[in-house]
Amino acid sequence: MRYSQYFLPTLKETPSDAEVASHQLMLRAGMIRKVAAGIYSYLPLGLRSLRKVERIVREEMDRSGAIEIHMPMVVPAELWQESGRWEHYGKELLRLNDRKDASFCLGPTHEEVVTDIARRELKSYKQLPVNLYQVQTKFRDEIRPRFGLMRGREFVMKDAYSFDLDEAGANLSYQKMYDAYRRIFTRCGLRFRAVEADTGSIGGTASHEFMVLASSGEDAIASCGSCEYAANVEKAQIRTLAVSALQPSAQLETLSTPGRKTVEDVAAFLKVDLQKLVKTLIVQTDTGEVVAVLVRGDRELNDIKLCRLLGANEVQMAPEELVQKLTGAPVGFAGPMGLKLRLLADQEIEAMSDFVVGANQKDMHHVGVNLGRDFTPELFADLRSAVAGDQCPRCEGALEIWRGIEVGHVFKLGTKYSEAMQATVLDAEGKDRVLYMGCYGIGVGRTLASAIEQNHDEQGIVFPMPIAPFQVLLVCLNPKDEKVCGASEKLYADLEAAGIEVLLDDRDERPGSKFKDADLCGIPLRVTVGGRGLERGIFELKWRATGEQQEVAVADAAGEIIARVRKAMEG
RNA sequence: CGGGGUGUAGCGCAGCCUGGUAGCGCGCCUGCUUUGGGAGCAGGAUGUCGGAGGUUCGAAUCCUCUCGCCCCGACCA
Repeated sequence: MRYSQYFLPTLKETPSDAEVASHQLMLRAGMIRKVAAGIYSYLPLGLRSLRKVERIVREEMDRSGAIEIHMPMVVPAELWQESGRWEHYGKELLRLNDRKDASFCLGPTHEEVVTDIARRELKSYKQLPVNLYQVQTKFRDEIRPRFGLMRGREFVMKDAYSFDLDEAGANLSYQKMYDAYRRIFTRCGLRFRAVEADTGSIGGTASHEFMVLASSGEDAIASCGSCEYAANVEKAQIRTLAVSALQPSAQLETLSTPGRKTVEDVAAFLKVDLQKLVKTLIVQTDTGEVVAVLVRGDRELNDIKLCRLLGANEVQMAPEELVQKLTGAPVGFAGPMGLKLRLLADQEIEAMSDFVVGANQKDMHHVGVNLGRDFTPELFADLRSAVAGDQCPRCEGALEIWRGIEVGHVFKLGTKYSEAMQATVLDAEGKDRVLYMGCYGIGVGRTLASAIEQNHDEQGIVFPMPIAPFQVLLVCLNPKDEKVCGASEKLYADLEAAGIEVLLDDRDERPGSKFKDADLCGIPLRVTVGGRGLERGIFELKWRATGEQQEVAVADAAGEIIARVRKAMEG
């Protein structure tokens, strides 16, 4: 491809509405342009990279035995009503009506459609297992799209769905996907971890998220420094510490704490450590239940763990008026004593003594509080979020906390959808059996953005060879000079003939501009053809990633470059 | 949805407080010079100041409403 004939609009300055590196660089390098909030066009350079990622995904999916199909983006409401998700999915599901006023939605995921295919076409256990996948544009009307391709409303996703006769088969299908995902992200040149995850609204029994490690990641993951355990902090278990017999040593007292509403204020006012405080959180579930949850002053309640315990879909802090009504005090002074609510405590509380709680009275706190003597929770459970240094649930190691970007997610779905939609096959005994399903997603655009997030410097993108839009950037420094131009053209033709993806910068620009654009776009190998080098019979090679430079004789150049690119493609 | 911010040339921004016919840098076009890390000189084009209404002799500027976008939170394969 000739740069002068190409469409590659680069920006010298960073657009002000781009926050993270990948978003800024994809805009500057002319890979994407915004059309609306969370909706982007891919320009040629971005599209080339996207296709590279897609190709890797397809190759590995095919290798794992999955079969590509293509489902519609517009899905009739009936299918979603059958699974029950038409009611439950919420506003993220963009709904629309056709001219006959029939209801449809833009598919944010395709369990319903694929299950409909499966129940129509799969009749016998002999047809199993089957894994169907597609690469498709999804739409989710996100509350807050952000970070460019990282969290768009419209985005390219690979989604796969496996069907098995029983759980053992489903586990096998799951493992195949897990392995394929590892290969995919490895081939994309990403540093990532596969972590245990919450199944969220998709439902199901087990799942792993594939997280690209990046400081700008929206998720926090906990991983053990000593063993292989890794989990989303939403899910990460915290080992119950052995409870030593505690002797209450303090008298219960009630002190005035005027205006001290936050744990920090109370701790500072009473001159005690945050760890000596117990927060009493009044929490409301989506089913309307209201409970009080106790966590240590310096800890954070983990909503997901609480939901699991309560069997709720959602919990939120009770509104101020409700807290006032139930505790008899404004927000900030709630305490466990005398409270007529279910009282749940984080397991850590069990090991505390002589602590501080709210007194359910304006501007008052109890100190010297102890379990048993002063109150007794209904139960103790793991209810807080993991923090760095917590003990690993599997070994004696300590947990570390990382930021990560979720690029892939695999779920064991079980029979949630197949049962709701009656997707069954006949087994060897001729009996109807509900299919066991799994679903497996990869954010293709997000994977590309993550790769840039992980591979860039002050000058621009540093593409890993396998997903680079071009493999070689051939910079012709003096396109008006016959010799330089001729040498560039010859090399360009030789490389193209060998199947190397070359971008020839034949623009009549100053060298400085060309080099800046070269660094910005991040094509892995730059070959410079200039008058100076040519006089000495050499071209100059420079690797974007390492900055390593090398001169090659004009006669050897093509062969040398071809060999090096092929080697780099293998990773 | 709550809180904050912002909208002025293709991009980045100033002007707004204190109303008086819209500016800077980059980019773009023309010419000459220049040519190994975003060139120099000279000339040139480009704006319904996000939109609607109001106050005023006069509004980018003040007031009201509205829309877009960004950030924080809540939420989320």
